[in-house]
Amino acid sequence: MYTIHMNFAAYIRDRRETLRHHDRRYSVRQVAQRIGVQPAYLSKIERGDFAPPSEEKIRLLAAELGEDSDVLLAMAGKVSQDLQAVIRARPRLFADLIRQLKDMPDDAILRVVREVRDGDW
Amino acid sequence: MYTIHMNFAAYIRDRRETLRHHDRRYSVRQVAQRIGVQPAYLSKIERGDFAPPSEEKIRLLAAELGEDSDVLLAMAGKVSQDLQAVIRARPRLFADLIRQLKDMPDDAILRVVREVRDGDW
DNA sequence: TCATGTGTATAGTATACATTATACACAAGC
DNA sequence: GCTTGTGTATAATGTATACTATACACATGA
Repeated sequence: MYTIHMNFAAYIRDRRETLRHHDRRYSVRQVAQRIGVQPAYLSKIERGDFAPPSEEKIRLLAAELGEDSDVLLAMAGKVSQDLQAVIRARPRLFADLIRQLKDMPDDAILRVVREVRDGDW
Repeated sequence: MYTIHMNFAAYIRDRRETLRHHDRRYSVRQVAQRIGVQPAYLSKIERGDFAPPSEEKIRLLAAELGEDSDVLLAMAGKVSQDLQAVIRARPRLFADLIRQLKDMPDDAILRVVREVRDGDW
């Protein structure tokens, strides 16, 4: 049992079961088929017997379950490749920025996001 | 030959050779020993025959060669685990921020960094 | 009761990652 | 001429990642 990823495992199981309550199409089998894996594999993942799947499968799973893929990836101990590419393109700049913001409260970061979005940057 | 990483390969070879010009302690053998790998391994890496090493070794190499480890990691196609941890801790916030800044010019990002550092955030 | 759907156990695999160990040919310095 | 240092060729390995394929026992519904 990959205890490290129990959060991810438990979370997606819970999400899927909740959806299944209203819609039979959210069985392990059907979800597995839609995201393109074997049912046994998804089952093991949901039980925490296997580590979370690849970024691609996590993305499909997120879409399927109506979840935020960045959050699901984070739970799986991963960071989206597209974000990593942005950082790699300008490592010094982004490394500084991220380390700078590391210990800032959420609302401070949110303010930066908003100002960058709306402002005359 | 791992062509994808020729930049990394060529770059560290060049840096090491430059240092070696003034200091015999920068031979493949001695650098390899100081960062804790086999000389043949470092040689292959510098020639682009092998992919870049682990984050840990890249860090040691950066320190050894007086380079920025984030830059070297970027050249190796990696993003520092400590930065990834910051993102994973608050994925929505940081994902938004980074995607927001993706296409901004360097000086705009630098301004954010400075304002966060100096300002009354 | 018989087909269908459910989750899951077991076993195996292909590929990549991160390296080591040994040995060799060449060159320089003493 | 001999030791020492240089880079490098060759071969192999352990571990992790990301899955597949098969088969089974239980439950449900017609």
